[in-house]
Amino acid sequence: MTETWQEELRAKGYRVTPQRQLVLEAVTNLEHATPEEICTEVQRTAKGVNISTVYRTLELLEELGLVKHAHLGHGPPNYHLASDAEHIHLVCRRCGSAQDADPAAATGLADELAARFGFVTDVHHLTVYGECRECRPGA
Amino acid sequence: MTETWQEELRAKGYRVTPQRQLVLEAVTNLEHATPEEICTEVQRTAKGVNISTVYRTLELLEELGLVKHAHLGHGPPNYHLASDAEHIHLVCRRCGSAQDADPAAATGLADELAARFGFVTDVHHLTVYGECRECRPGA
DNA sequence: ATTTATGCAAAGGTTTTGCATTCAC
DNA sequence: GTGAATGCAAAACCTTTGCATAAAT
Repeated sequence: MTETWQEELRAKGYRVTPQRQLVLEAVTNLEHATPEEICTEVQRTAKGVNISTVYRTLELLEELGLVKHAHLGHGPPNYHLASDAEHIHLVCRRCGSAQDADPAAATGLADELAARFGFVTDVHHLTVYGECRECRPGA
Repeated sequence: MTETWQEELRAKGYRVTPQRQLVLEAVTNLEHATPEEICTEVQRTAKGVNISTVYRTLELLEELGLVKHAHLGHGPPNYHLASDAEHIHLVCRRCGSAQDADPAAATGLADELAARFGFVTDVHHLTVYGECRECRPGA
């Protein structure tokens, strides 16, 4: 059952390419990154890799359940490994910083939404806007 | 104290224009809308209003605290009146639908983030991703 | 050999910006 | 009259797409 992602790719008729391996490595190493950042990281190893390949590959990896993305504000989405410890994102409206937090903080929310609306929360994807400690006047 | 927003604009050296009034009206009427939708609504009354004016006006109105925006997914941001009853957004990953929910569901989350990280949550801005009742297999 | 994946370049959609003109004050 | 706001057009930004070529199977 411990099927590698390469085997899974092939089983579904996709191919294992250096670009796909590099993108997955970049997501692994960067932990949180935009497509552009991932592309830059990949290009440190393989100069010629194109941004459109990165987009196509991220889409594929997400379809396979290997990576996930979250929207941290106006800008491009943020990709990370699906197997990373789950966490929620706290984005500060003022300084724009993003910090990770324990998803346990959101279990109450998730439970309530499930009970009241039958809505299953994707905690991994949760982004909370507000103001961080450093940006609050009285801190 | 009950200062109108028009007075507030003038007090800050800004000017009260028909476009600004129309944009605020559109946000009021549409309740939840993208800049493009707001522009279309405004143009029903004043044909010539340009989309760039809508963007600039929304930015201004947000700065004044009259409107707020939330990101409901990949697409453009979603504007609504700041004075609207606060609510959180539940966005379904599958069907893309967005429903509103009582922010009370998020008070536990907000309290915990405040205690643990000194992070002040903007509940109004909260968007929760997941799957709605209609899209879940066993519903 | 076959057929998918890539690179390139062009197009698509959204948002921002520069500047002359118009309008609120 | 003066300076801010608008409309227009162009640019910037992010993402997607078409197609010939390269590469994995």
